[in-house]
Amino acid sequence: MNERIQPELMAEEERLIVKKALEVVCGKWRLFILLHLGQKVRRYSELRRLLPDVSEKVLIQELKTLVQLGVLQKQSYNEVPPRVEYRLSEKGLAVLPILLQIKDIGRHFLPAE
Amino acid sequence: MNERIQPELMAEEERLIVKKALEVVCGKWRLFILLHLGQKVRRYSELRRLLPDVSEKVLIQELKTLVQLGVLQKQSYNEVPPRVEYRLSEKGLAVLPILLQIKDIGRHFLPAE
DNA sequence: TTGTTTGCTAACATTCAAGTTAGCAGCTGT
DNA sequence: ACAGCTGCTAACTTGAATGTTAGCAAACAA
Repeated sequence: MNERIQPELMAEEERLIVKKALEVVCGKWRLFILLHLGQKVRRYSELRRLLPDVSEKVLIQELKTLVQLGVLQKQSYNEVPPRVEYRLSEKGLAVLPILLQIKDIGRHFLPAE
Repeated sequence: MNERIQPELMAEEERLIVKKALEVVCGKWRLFILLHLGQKVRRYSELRRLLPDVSEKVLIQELKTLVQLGVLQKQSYNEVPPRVEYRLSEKGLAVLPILLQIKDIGRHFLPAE
């Protein structure tokens, strides 16, 4: 059993895993956000300043998605003006080393290092 | 010197590195293609069968881009019907372990493993 | 009173990735 | 003679991702 007759289709589960990984990492800004949050807790406004090219709408939207995915945690304080902090969740921290390695991929393919 | 006054903007070079890494990995199909080519050389038609949901146009386009990026190598034989093989380049092989680790990210965030 | 900061949302616009369909060239098998 | 396989390209359409602009509420500082 398990002899491969045709080129092996990737198992459905595998596909889901890869898809989910892409959700976490891909998009124009997601990885940047995650790397900026590596270890450090950051306020929303801080992230805004760190990523001046992301539109506000998109930044909030991405943060929300990442919270839903379980990569980030959000903490709001009832203050005025409002204060909202984002940090990597436990799972987020768990994959941080891999996120950092992804940068190594970039290093390999940048022209003339 | 180098005391951080403001939240540190990511250095320009860093940004380029991350961007380049995203080029290699992101997109709906790129990572799938690369994983299917891990070690093994494959013909175009084989990839087609392995990735039935990618449109032909996009598959060819992605392969071309990956060749340009230097992740893949392409080899055409003057036969009829034509035969074209794709494989990971040396650099591609170098980053394969990281690509495989990306799947682990997915595993962490898939519901109810 | 006016302006500032903070973290948001809603409506709309644009841009870009991906999908669809059709076609081609050259040989093979029927 | 005809359809089929192979690796492509071109023209066009759809849909998702991203961007733009405006507004809000509550407190504070000038």
